[in-house]
Amino acid sequence: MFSNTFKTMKAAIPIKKSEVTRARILDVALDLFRRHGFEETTMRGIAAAAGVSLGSAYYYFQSKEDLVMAFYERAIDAMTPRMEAALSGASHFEEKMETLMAVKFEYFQPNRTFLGALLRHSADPQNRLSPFSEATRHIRERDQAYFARMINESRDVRVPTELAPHLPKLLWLYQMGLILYWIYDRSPGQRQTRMLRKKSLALLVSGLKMSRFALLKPLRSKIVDLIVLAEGGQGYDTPNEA
Amino acid sequence: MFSNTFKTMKAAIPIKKSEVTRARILDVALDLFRRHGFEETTMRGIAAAAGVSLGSAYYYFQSKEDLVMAFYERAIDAMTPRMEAALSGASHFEEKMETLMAVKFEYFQPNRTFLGALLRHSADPQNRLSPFSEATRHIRERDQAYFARMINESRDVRVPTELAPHLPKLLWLYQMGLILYWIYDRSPGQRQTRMLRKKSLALLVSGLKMSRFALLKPLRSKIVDLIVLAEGGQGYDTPNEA
DNA sequence: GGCTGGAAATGAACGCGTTCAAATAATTCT
DNA sequence: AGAATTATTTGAACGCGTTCATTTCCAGCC
Repeated sequence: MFSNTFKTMKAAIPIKKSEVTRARILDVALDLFRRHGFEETTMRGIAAAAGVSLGSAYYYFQSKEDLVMAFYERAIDAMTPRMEAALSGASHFEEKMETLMAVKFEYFQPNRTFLGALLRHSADPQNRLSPFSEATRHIRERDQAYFARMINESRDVRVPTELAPHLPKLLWLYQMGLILYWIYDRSPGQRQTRMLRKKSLALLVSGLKMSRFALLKPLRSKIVDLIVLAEGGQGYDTPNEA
Repeated sequence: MFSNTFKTMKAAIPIKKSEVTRARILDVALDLFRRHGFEETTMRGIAAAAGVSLGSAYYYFQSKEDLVMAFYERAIDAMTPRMEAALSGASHFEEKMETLMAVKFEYFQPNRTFLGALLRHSADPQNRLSPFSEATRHIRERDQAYFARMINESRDVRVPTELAPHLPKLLWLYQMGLILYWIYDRSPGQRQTRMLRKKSLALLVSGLKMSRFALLKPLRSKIVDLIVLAEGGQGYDTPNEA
C-alpha cells in the first residue's frame, strides 16, 4: 500500500503515492488557473500538464470546481497560523480586524484574478463554490469563529448583548463584501479597495460604539429583528407586527 | 421582403417574417426555461420546439444568455405601465416604494425559479446577465430613474441634500437585494421574503427620517463619503485622511 | 421569364466538462 | 507462492453551447 515503504527500511514516512499524484494535479491546476484564468484552463490541459490522463484527473477530483474547493481548503489551512498571529499581535478591536483581513488579502493576492471566476457564483447558495453554500459551510464557520474570538478578546469594544450573537456572522459578511469588491476592483493596485477598507472599518467601529447608546435601543432592536429574520428563517413563526 | 404584404392589399401591417420567427423562438425558450429551468433547457431543445434548426436559433440569438437578455427587455417593457400606475396610485413614500416593488415581485413570480439561474451571476459585473454589467446598464438606469421620480414625488420624506443624489441607486440596490433574497427563499410561498420586505422597508423609512437629524451630520457625511468611494471610483484622488 | 445579392436557414464540426466500461497495477488474503 | 480484491489509470464517448461554410429563399431589377 505504501509505495515509499522500502522493503529494507523500517521508518519510511507513509505517504500514499496517490496523494502525491493528487497534489501534483492540484498544483498544476492552480498554477494554470493563476496564469491563464479559470475558464481558459481546461481539464485536458491540467491532465496533460500533470502527466496523467483525463480520466485520472477526474478520478482525483470529481469536477473542475472541486479543484477550487481544494484550493479553499488549502487556503484556510495556510492562513490559520497567520490569523492566530494577527489576533494575538493586536490588542484593539480595530487593529485586530485590520490585521485579520490583511492576512486574507495578502494570501489571496496572487490568486485575485482567478478567485473572481470562482466568486462570481457567490450569490447562489446552491452553487458549491458559493461562500454561502452547504459545501463551504465548514470553512465559513471556522472562519466566523475567528471573528467571534476577536470580539471576545477585544476589551475596547463592548457590544450590546442582543447584538453580540450575530456579530461574528455580520463581520464575516462585511469581510466577504470587501473581498468581492476587491476582486472586481479595476483601479490600479486596487487602491480603491484599500481606501474602502480603511474608511468602512472606521465607520464600522464608530457604529459599534454608537450601538450602545440607550437612545438607539428601539432602532437597534429592530435591526436585530431584521438580522434574525434574514439569516435563519427556519420556520420562525413571526407575528404580524413587530 | 414583407411576407404578409398581400399583393392585392394595400394596408398590410409590415411585420417581417423574421421577427415572428424570432419572437416564436423567444416564446418557446422562456416557456421551457420556466417549466424545466435554465440549465436543463438546451438550445437544441429550444430549436426543435420552435421548429427551426439549431443554427437558426443562433442566427436570432447570439447565445443562450441572449435569450435571457431578451426576457429582461421584455420584462421592463411590460412593467413600465404598471410602475407608472404604482407611482401615481400612492402618495406617501413608503406606499410608493411598496407598490413599486410589488409590481416587480408579481411580474417575476412565474419566472422566479429560472430567474435564479440567471441572477446567480449577479455578483460578477463582467457577466452580461449581471444586474451590474455594462450590458444591463440601460435597464438599470431606466429602473433607477423610477426611484428618483418616486423620491421627488413623495412629499412626506425629505432627504438631506448630500444624500439625495445617491438615494435612487441605493434604493435600487436595496430592491435588488430583496429580489435576490426572494429567489433563494425556500420558505413556503416565500413568506420569509414578504416579512423581510415589510420590516426592512419600515426600517428604511425610519432611517431616512432620522438621517435629517443635525446630530447625525458627521456620521451621515462619512456614510456619503463611503458611498461615493464605493460606487464610482473613476480615479477620485482621495486624500489620505477624511 | 431569368439574375442577383442579401437575408434566412441548415447541419456538420469543434472544444469543452463529464461519464464510464474496461484494462492495468497494487495490495490483501489464503 | 497464487488468487482475490481493491485502487488507479485509461481513452473513447456523450451532451452541451457555439461556430461556420454552405445552401436555400426571396424581393427587386433587367
